[in-house]
Amino acid sequence: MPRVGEGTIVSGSCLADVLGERVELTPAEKSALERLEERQRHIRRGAILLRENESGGELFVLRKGLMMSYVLLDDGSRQILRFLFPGDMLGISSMIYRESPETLCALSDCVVCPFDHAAFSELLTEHPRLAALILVFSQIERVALTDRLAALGRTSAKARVAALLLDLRNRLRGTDKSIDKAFALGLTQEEIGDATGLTAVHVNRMLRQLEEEGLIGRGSGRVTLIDERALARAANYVDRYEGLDLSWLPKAR
Amino acid sequence: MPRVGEGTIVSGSCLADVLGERVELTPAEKSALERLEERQRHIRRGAILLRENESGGELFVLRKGLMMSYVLLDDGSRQILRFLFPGDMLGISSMIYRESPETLCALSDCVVCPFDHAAFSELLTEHPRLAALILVFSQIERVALTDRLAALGRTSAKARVAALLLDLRNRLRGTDKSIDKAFALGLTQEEIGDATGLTAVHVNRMLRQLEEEGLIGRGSGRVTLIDERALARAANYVDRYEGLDLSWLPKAR
DNA sequence: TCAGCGCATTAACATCGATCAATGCGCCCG
DNA sequence: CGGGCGCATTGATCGATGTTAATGCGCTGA
Repeated sequence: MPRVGEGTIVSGSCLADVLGERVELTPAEKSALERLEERQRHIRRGAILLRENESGGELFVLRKGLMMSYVLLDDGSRQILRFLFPGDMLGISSMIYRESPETLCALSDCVVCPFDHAAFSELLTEHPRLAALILVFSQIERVALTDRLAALGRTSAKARVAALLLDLRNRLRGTDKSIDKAFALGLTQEEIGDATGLTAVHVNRMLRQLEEEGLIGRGSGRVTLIDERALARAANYVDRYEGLDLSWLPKAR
Repeated sequence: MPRVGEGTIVSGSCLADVLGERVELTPAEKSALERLEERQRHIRRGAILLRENESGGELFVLRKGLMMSYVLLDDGSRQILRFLFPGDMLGISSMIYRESPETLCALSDCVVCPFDHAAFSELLTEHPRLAALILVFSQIERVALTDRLAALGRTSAKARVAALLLDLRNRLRGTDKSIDKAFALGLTQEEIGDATGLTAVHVNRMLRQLEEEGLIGRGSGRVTLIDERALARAANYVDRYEGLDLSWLPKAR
């Protein structure tokens, strides 16, 4: 994929890259996806792309960087719903409601490609196989959410932190194949807590404990997964981007 | 809709009823949906329609009764992911994985209509607007899951139980408009606990507390929402089947 | 260079919800 | 009619995680 420069219009499509990993795309499908990423917008770390309860006129493809979606509760506490990586589509849920059910916020400097509801609607109509693929990714996300639901409902603090580390590494590896056991996590302990339903203080305790038990290593903002097997066992972790069966998808036309 | 009798093939479609509440369906769309519900199967309370980690060859529309989906963790604990009501489509997530990520189990005697992957795939291809609607319902479900995620991560036991009661009532009312403030909940306290991430014992305490505070009434297996406003406030509850904006959907052909 | 600030770390203490255990109640079935 | 079983209820205690608060460390910007 071409490098992304400030303000430059580039060809290629992150979305096509992601979808194309699962199924062979036709040239027509590729170019339809590329049209969604014609425009791009650079946003700063901390910037809010869409706020909960406001109406979002646009959808986005995340092209570069790390984002999150979260909700705020009445008492001011925050629940991070999902971390977003390059190639993810943002804001589908806000499109179906008059008011967005969640906030989209950049965790690092990011590049996003905005497109409007009509373009999305047209894509679904003109390219049924892409519509089916988008439904598939919506379901993958749904299952990943149910995994986290089960984690919050039924597993210990340590297991939830371990699961977050494994998931983060796997998803980062999706866009950067050079990542193996070590990576910069790019999250504060408070953010980890808001994702796992814990306090920052307790996240710190759990990280130290995982380190003392020799499951992970830490240093200079990076985490190393030392005993991945034990970590996955402690976490009940399943990678939901594996084990797919898309053989039922409509054939390319 | 025609009454459903034992073993009878009936016309009409629960799915069409549910989708048709949101958008005017064309005759062609209606008949395509009806074809999904040509066959039907009666299952008993407690029966398992699909087991986690087994492969599911079929999808279903729930026509009658109450079901749930859940996962079991290594330590034997259970997390109920979702309750399923008439008109819900079951097993989409199992279709995209070689092994189902969740178990489908009947909470009451039920009637389901099975159809195969190919029929679903064909529906998506032939009826882009239905594909878009199915994506919409997949997103509604996703948002409902994020609400529960936030509840498990950030709210008290009492709030989670209150939210479950409100949600159950609202969804039951979807198929039975006669339900207002009182309803038979059809769940054991253990099941409520497995849905809310609590123990049955603590669910009991929370129900008693809600009753003592005058928010709910209980008796002979039924629950009455006495102070609905206060309940919704205590629960941070939002009905995700309201506030939709589907104006961007493709027009009927 | 130094001040300020955000974040990490650690300790002491508080609390919510889990666990363990006992009792009761209603229903089904022999 | 009586026994057993599943579920609800309640109390006593325990433990995991939250809360509060103090300290440190490494940026960044004046």
